[in-house]
Amino acid sequence: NVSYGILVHGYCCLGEFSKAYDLLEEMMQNSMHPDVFHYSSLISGYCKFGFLKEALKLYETMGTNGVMPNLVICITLFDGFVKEGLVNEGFEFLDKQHACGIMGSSFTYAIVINCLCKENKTKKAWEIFKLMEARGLLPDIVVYSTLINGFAKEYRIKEAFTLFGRMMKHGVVPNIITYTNLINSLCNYGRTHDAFHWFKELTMQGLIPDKILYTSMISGFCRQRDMQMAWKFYQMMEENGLLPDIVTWSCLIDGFCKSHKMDKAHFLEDKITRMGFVPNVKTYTPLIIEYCNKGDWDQAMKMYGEMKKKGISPD
RNA sequence: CCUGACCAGGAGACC
Repeated sequence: NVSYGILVHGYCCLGEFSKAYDLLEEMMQNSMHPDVFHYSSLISGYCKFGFLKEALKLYETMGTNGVMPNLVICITLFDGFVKEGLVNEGFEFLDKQHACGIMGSSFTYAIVINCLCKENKTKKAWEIFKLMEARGLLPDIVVYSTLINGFAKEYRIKEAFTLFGRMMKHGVVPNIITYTNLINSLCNYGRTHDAFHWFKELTMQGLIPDKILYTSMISGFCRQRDMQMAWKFYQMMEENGLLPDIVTWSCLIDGFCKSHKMDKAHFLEDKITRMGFVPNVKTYTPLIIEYCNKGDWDQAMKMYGEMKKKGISPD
């Protein structure tokens, strides 16, 4: 049962639901029955790929098959509603789920706070945070990190760091995501020097920088037109065995374009296509824009044509 | 005894 669970989960993560169902068929032929894990994998997968309707259908049918929805299922569906923008429907659903203890879960609050932050409503998000504490719940690392990210996106460095301090005071240990969010709040203000300080701090805490953190740093330096440091971080990244992805490359290309180093930008563009990366519209836009700004329409059109030849359509 | 499911982080123009 567990092995099938792992495989079903894998297919659901990939969005290959028919393969997941094939496996369920197979296990039933071997007189095993899907349990709550199989259902939640399917429901979560459907939600991630935007098939909330299918997820809800499964939720209805699992009960008739003798498998009771649990907290994880309820949270998954609530998140599914909210991510589809169906916030009211999500709360209506919540109202019917008190039995599974959903109102006592920090996951529920994290989902609401994340939704508010995405809409740039950190004031409201902060109120939810306080409500959570008032109700005697302890915000966890995800809740703190989510709200810190919300502040970062609204350029509220001070609030981000105050919350970080509060988190530490409550004994919640920051992870790589928390630090990345703090660093982004600094980079968004062009304070790459301070960002570097926190980068060193987190490594001193024993955390290992990952691809996203490196890319955040690189992006910050690129936006400051500090290509020396951006490149230095790219090299550090590779030295530490991390492979840049298309986002990392696009940041660097953008940085070189904005620094008017078109030879370097083209060098990278060439390099990554030869490495088999699939460029996207965000990879090409900085090149086209730089040529437009220079008034070099021929080159701009050439890049545009090259982009379309690769089957990428402009947005 | 061990193993499977749920929430948070990175890129482009203009404004």
